[in-house]
Amino acid sequence: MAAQRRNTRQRKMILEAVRDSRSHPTADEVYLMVRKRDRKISRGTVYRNLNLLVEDGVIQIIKTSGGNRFDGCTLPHAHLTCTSCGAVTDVGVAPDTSIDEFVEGRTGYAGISHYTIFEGLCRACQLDEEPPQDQPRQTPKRRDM
Amino acid sequence: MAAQRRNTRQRKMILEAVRDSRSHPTADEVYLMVRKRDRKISRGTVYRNLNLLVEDGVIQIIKTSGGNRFDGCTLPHAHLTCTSCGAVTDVGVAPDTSIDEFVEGRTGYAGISHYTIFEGLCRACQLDEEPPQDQPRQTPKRRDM
DNA sequence: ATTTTTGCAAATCATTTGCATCAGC
DNA sequence: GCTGATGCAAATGATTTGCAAAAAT
Repeated sequence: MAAQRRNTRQRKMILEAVRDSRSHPTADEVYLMVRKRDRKISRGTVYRNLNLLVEDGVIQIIKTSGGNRFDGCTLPHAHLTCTSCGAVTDVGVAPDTSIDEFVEGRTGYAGISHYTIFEGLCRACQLDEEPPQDQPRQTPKRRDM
Repeated sequence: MAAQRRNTRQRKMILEAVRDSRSHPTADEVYLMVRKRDRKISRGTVYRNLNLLVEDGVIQIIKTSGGNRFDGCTLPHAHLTCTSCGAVTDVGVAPDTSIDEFVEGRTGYAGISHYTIFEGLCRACQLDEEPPQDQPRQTPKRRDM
């Protein structure tokens, strides 16, 4: 049988931290937030619980180029990440689920879902990167070929 | 000024390996392939060159849940990964670039592009996972909220 | 001749894990 | 009291990096 979850003090704090955060925090950011409330909590506990919460569908993980982040909102929606600072924001574009069945039929894969990630330079980073003119902080996307 | 690239024996081999492979190999798989031709090549060289090739737009990197993979085809196209074995295949769905401008206008981000990753269980893994009935090899997607 | 690149090994970074103890239920 | 969870520290895995020697232009 599947293991039964216990409502530990730590797990509650971790879930709250993810839900209260508008910023799609990384695991380490969650650790830092929770550590303000509990000086003794360990990174291992944070990682373990984030994984369990994702597994249970309570939160979702977002795998961006800049690393993994967590989102307290499990409703399907796209994300936009800044290629320079790594910030992640929500995009109000409803995912087209009909395409999943199409791909399912085409490929023979089962239980298909999909996610979309937008990448670009956020306003703050646009300003930062103009003046020096030297090397861009991160690789600009190529579009040739 | 940007560094000028040199056409080293190693770089050529690495590019060939990625292009010849239909399987969207990981960095380590590329290393193993290339090592068959050059027993002395190092992982560092493979990683460095893969990064340079991506930077120059010669190949593309695909960040899947199962790890980073490389694709010799830089034409925009979606990918489908198996949530169990991690295999990556191409999906013949043309990305809708008009949506990028829309998001650009909505968010103020610059130079937006996007990519879509489909996830599901490949045919081989479907067969593997039926019989035992115990625990699935990897977390099945939850869809409730 | 100059400057990039290589091979190697050590370093880094994020994440996972073993284990004895602790705490939900 | 049983079993899952915690904290700690060590382990892992993927990727990056410093450096002297080698190769490309």
